[in-house]
Amino acid sequence: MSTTGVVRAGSERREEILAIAAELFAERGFAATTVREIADSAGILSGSLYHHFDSKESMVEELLRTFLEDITHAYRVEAASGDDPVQVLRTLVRLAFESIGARWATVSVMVNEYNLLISYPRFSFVQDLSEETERLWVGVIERGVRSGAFRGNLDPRMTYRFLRDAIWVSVRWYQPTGRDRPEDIADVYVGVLLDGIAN
Amino acid sequence: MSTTGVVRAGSERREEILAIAAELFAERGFAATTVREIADSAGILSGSLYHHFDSKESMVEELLRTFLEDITHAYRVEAASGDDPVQVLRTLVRLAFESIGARWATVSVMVNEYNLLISYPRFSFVQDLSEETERLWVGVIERGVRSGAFRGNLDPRMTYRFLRDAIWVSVRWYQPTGRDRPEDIADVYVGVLLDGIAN
DNA sequence: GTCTATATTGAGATAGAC
DNA sequence: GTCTATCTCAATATAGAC
Repeated sequence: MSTTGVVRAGSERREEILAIAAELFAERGFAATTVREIADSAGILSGSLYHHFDSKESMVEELLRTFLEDITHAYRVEAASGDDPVQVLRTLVRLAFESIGARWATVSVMVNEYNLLISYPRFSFVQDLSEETERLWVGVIERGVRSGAFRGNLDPRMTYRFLRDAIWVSVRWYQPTGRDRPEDIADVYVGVLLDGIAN
Repeated sequence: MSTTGVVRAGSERREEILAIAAELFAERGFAATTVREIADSAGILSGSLYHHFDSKESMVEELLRTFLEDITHAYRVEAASGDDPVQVLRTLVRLAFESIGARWATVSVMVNEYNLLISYPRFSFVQDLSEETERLWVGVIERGVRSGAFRGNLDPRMTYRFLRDAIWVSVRWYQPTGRDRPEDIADVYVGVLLDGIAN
């Protein structure tokens, strides 16, 4: 797509700077990252950043909005696929881990800054899309309980949170450049979740 | 203990302020919390904080050091108990959830600020004690694999991380004042981990 | 699209009176 | 143990030249 001549809202330079900002936000935290550090890493002066972005906040907003809209869309499509719940759950987990592989820094920011960001009206979309995701995943687990694929005494909401938390917080130790492919990790997680670790 | 006349390093007022700071660090993040906000919540002026503490950093250091030393000690004792691995693992998970129940704010700070803090030499103890914890827990899982209690094809380190992440990140939604007791949540988590959710 | 130069604000921290 | 008063620095952001 980037090779077409189509006029786009985000220039390549803008995307480049956004990626740099995401890395810094992920490593040091949003509040602890200064616009000067972002500018330094991009090889420009801090004032020049404001040619591309209104503010530091608007950078993180753009990162999270794009990411959350994309992944929520993917969840929606998969949840509506009508496949059996075990398979759908496996695919949802894979989608999540693939998103970590593709956009590690942005996911880290979302995970690490979630509580801070949702306290600002500007970031209400974060909570809205997270809640839609919860409904989609819990729906799949409930379908699995009804179909008999999952245990009848399962608490779908707590099970979802257990899995969600374990997935997202793995950004803390997951190395996108390492030898573990996202889909392999996803399968380990789903394996543990489905059958447990007991003999 | 607080009713004795024994002279202690930490005055009650100091502990009170520390608890207030922990709540704010947990809710808004360490970097985003100002000393003025801490002072306001404590009903004093910002300058007065420095009668009790050297700096904002020393507040979070004291919170984390006390917490990590306490819980690591508890893990050590349990890991050395010689009970069967399933029981030890269950107790370790309960200890973790009980610590969330008892010191929710401090645990939140540790989870949320982990990556930021370990980048400063001053907080190297955080990483040291975390690594000791990992060795203890992984050791228990390995013992379980050898004894046949856990599956032979298990990756002990990845299993530990899966469980650790799921536990700690639950501070994001766990309400210490809610109706779920820490040990009940711990048992749900261990139940899922041991036997999975599949029928 | 970037630079120079700077405005403006708010942060952490300090000294000494009470 | 807290307050008054203030220092100092670093942060975000702006305006206009190039």
